Amino acid sequence: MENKGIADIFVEIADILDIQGENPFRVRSYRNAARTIENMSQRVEAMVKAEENLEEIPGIGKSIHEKIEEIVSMGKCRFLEELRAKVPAGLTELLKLEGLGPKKVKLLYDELAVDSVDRLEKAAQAGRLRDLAGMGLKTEEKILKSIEKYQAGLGRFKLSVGFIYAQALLEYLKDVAGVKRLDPAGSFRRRMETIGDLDILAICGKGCKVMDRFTEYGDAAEVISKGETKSSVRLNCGLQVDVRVLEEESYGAALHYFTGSKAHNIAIRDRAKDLGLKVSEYGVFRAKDEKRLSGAKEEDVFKAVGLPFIQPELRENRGEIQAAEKGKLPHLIELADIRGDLQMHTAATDGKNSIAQMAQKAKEMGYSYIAITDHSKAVRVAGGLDEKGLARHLKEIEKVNGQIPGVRLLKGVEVDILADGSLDLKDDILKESRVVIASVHSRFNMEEKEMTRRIIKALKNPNVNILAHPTGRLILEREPYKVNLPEVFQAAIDEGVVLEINAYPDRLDLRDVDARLAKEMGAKLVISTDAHSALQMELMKFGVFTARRGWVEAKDVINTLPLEAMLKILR
DNA sequence: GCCGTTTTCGGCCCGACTGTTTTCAGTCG
Repeated sequence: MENKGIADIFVEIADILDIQGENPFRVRSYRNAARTIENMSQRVEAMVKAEENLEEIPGIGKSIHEKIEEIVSMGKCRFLEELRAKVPAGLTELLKLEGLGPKKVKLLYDELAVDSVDRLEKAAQAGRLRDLAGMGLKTEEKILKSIEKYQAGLGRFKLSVGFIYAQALLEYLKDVAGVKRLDPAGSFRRRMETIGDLDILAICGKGCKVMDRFTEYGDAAEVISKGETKSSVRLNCGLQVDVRVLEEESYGAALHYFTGSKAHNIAIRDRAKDLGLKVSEYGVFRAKDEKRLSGAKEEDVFKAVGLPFIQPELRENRGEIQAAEKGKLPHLIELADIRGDLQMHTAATDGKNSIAQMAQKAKEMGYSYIAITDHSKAVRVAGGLDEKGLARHLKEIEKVNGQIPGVRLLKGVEVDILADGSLDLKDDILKESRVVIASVHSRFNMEEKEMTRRIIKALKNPNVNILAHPTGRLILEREPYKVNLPEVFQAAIDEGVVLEINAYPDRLDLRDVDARLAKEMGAKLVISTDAHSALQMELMKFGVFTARRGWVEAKDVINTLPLEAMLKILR
């Protein structure tokens, strides 16, 4: 079973225990374990089979370890089956509705036998909710709205989408009189691949009307709540935005707190407690008498617990606190480190612009080299090139080379890995290409062993020097194909093939945790945009964000090197 | 259920907002 499947089992256990009114900390343990497992790049099933000690993973103890073993060997969890027998299946689904938690779900079930979203909708429409204890007309209306939203499937948004809405809103709010400072926080600031909402923090002068202006925002579809220090609206696109107004003296503590992640914050607070301190969004306090010690700057929080500043992208409680303690935080790669882009497409296949236009854009980006890498013939919808077509195209690239001073064009191709692991173009023509990117664009639903063999076979072709988007996933749209990544990484290392972090915001593939594993195993990485137009070359930043979240440093990434040094690594 | 360089028992982050209440429970992040 995949990690996601195991994680889902623990989420369901947590949901049912929650509804049953179990000890909330016990519930949290299951949720923590689920989150940990889902975020791991190693497959838990493989770890069990290799008899690795799962209890060394933080948040996994004896009980959850035993359940994982059972799930791996039997394909199911008896404990979950027992729980399911006690609680109707629809109740856990009700928890997904905004504003409904375990207590209300239980109440609805006990009083009105509501056990599905459908029944809840009917009960609400019939006006039967308003008479329940602790509920009223407003709750009933809110629940109907939640159901509507839920059915519309509004969930998470890609980071790149978040950027568009965040920039527009920040532009609007910064002109409000009295606004001194605005910062996005939350998963947006940590540059997660998707965001569930947008958190914006503000410092304002006396009498500032920022909350009024915010809730009047033209793109707001609905005002969810409005208060002195916190307001929330939902934009027309469905994205929820929270604005919080803070005092200058506690701004740093708040920025830290609202940046998260939750797991990182808990770990920091825990550490503070051991030191006789209390850290909250209002500052750092001495525990015994609540005396305020600091909090104006974000650095204050880290300083108070004896740590250097930790970059937001690392704050996931994935070892950053221990690394900071030992002075071993990575020196994260930055956008300015990038000297070239090694995957892009032109009008010769499914791109929009010419070779020269791409080169011109590279000049604007300050790059010293790019590789032009159009598709091979197997990608029919993209008008992929056959041997003849590529030969002509390579000559074109050569012709344009030198027309834009300072930018060297490398002849390249993105060649398809066919179902049997052979390549879509003959070796003769691949030899003519300096950058040969291999990638999978078809037959995604193979078994893991077969897919792993397929990719490794392609890596063994001596002409291949980059493996692109190694898992094939499309964020929020398509799951990654089944593949044993550690095996693929090892093969890439052995063969001298570079692994791509695809910067295209729909892909971000390798994802953060996978990039980290690859780096730790000793693989070389490249961050490429896969641009299909000149403008898309600006998407490089999203690849850099992903790399940073994967603890990647400039020295791990070949396109931070000057051309000659980079070419030496590219076999 | 997990965890431990004070602890193997007794903690586990904590505050804002809403809607229902007349002081607070539930939900959220």
